[in-house]
Amino acid sequence: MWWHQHNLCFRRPIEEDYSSRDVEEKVATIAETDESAESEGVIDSHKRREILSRRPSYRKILNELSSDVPGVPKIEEEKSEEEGTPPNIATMAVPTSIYQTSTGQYNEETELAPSHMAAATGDMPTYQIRAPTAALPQGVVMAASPGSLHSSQQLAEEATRKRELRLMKNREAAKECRRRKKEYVKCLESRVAVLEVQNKKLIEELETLKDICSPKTD
DNA sequence: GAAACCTGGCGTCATCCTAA
DNA sequence: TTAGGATGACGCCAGGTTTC
Repeated sequence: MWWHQHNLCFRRPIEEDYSSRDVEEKVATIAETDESAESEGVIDSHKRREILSRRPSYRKILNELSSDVPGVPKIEEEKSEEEGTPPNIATMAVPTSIYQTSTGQYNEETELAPSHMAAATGDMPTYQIRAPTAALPQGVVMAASPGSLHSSQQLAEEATRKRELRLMKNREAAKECRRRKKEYVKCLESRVAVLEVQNKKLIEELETLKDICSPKTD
């Protein structure tokens, strides 16, 4: 991982905590003080989004930190140089035609169709990715070919297919993003521990030097 | 034991950012 | 300029913990 490779997180102090719950508490506090919001009793989700300004990504922050330190490479795209990449990262390593997620089972890539089976948690749809040509509805294939007639239904199917594909990719991306973020937080925590030890040692050293430089006269 | 609260994970949406 | 990946934010759920 990039932060492990470069030991990036041991360079500069932590500047920000990325707890979304903290943000939610702050927003809630703001909302409580907002008279109009009080009168409504509920904050509109759009209003919440306006209140919440998007924070810079943790990856960007690390880049900025590293740019101040000569010899520290910037964070690039995550390379899978490291061995032992978790096999459950579906977007990176799908060894066979089937892989499992928490909400559904995915078959081999390329074609997606919502099955809307009731997932374990409730009404989350599950998706099956079908093989390229085998089970593909003919209408979808025709819609993809140039010059063919596009009925409104075919267009709708195509739009739906694209949406499902995008959702599936985003789902996997979100998982990967969370995994990276957890590692990032762990990294910061270990950095705190190291700096605390260093600080303690320096304080002890300072006390020792003070004793040496100013010996007691009585 | 039930209710309240906390925590962690997930899917989705909106937005940012970058490569093409 | 645009498509697509990355990620912050939101809402929901399940499981664990605390309080009564």
